[in-house]
Amino acid sequence: MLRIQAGANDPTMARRTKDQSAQTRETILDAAEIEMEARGVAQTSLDRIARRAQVTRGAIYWHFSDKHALLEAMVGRTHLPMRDLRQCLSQHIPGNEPLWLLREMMRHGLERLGNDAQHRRVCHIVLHRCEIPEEGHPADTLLRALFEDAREVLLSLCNEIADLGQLHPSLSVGDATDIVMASMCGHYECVLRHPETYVVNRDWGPLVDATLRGLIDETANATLQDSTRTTTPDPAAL
Amino acid sequence: MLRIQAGANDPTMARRTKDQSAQTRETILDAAEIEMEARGVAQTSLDRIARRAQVTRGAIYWHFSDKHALLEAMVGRTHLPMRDLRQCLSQHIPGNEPLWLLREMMRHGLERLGNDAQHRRVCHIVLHRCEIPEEGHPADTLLRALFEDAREVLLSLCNEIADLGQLHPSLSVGDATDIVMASMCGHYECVLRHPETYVVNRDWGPLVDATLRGLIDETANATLQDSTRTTTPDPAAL
DNA sequence: AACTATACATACATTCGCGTATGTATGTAA
DNA sequence: TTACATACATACGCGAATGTATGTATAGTT
Repeated sequence: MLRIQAGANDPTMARRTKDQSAQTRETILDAAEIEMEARGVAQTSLDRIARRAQVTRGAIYWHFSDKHALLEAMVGRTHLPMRDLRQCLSQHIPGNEPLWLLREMMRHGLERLGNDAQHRRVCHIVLHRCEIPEEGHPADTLLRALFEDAREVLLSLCNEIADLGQLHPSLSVGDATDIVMASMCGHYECVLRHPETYVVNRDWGPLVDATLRGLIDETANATLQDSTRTTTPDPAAL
Repeated sequence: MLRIQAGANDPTMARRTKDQSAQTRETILDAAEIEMEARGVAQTSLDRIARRAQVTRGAIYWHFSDKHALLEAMVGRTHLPMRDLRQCLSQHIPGNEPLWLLREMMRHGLERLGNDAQHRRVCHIVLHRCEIPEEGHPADTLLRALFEDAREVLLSLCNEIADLGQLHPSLSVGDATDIVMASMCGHYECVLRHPETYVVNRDWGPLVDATLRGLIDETANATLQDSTRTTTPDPAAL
């Protein structure tokens, strides 16, 4: 990941070509990710990032207008496609049953945390290493968009489940959505904050199933329990 | 909450008495809470806090050695008594049935978020308005202690539930604990981060019950469902 | 009544990080 | 080969925040 650019700070070194420049940009973003995850966004000076990337602050200011833009580019490298995930998964689910679709979405969302280290780092930074001061802060807008987006998708799924009469009678559609949201947010929290006690690479199936089991009524539970279905393989949707 | 101290910055004003001094200290902590929740810990200068508290930085440095100590005192004002809550609740639960105890603990924990504004602010600051740079940071130590403490209590409860044979066969005790932890963390996250879409003053009963329903087997579910029991009133444990 | 510690306010020195201005050597096009 | 744009490195000025040193008027004490 973090490519070493030997001699990049050597003043006698030649100017870099276009490809090398793009590489420098990525190196800076990599360094920013690592530093910001370790020390927090505000506590990380551009000089620290530059030193880790083996360049000077001049290089950073050449590629990015300021720290704000750098952070924006950093979170822009990983996109968090809740809606895309649903789209992609729904093509692999026979009959497009909403309950199964919800299950697979939750599983894939959690598994990505273990598989994609860059995604995990960015999430950690945006969620816990950032104080989100202003309104238009990239982390703030990203978080709000992500939350709204996820909630909208989950709400529509819960609506479909309710329309099939599978929802537990004690729950409203909003309640069910809130439970799923909280469950996912909570797992993200635990995994990111306490990786030593809360291992990320595990079989999320039983946990997801247990959460869903409380949402639905007995007949739907019987359907969920018959495991003639196999789990959906990881879609190529990065 | 935020008491106005008229004339505190008047140089002709007399020195404050002991009680007034203690009052000033609380005023400073109140101001720090509000400012830090709004702008984040690192982004909040001591001068901002002083101006809101109607004092100068001199007063802050008189009462606290530095910002670190101020934050420590701030989080120290509200204690997060997971273990105490269990102790207190277990005296009100007939027979000390672990499943019911768990249910009440979750409910009271969530309800406190809606009732205790200071607690909610401190949680918000420690969880989302703090970058937690160093290892010995008060927010870091508090968070770790809180997490470990809560997990330990929940783990023992889940163990008792498992000993009674009430746990769902697909789940290990650790899995059940993780689900409860994630559910609670997630609700905290949603409520604190998105108060406009995720209302805090609601009936948490159905949500908690739905979560527990997925954890336990059919016979225990039948027990949980018979609502001859009433919910436990709020213990005086602040 | 005098003295001392208290509870601050004020003033100052220092550091740190940011943004910008400038220098410089090379890639690249004409 | 010249000439300009590129991709940085270096140097400087600036404000903001921190910590400390000092001033000061009173509360409490003897």
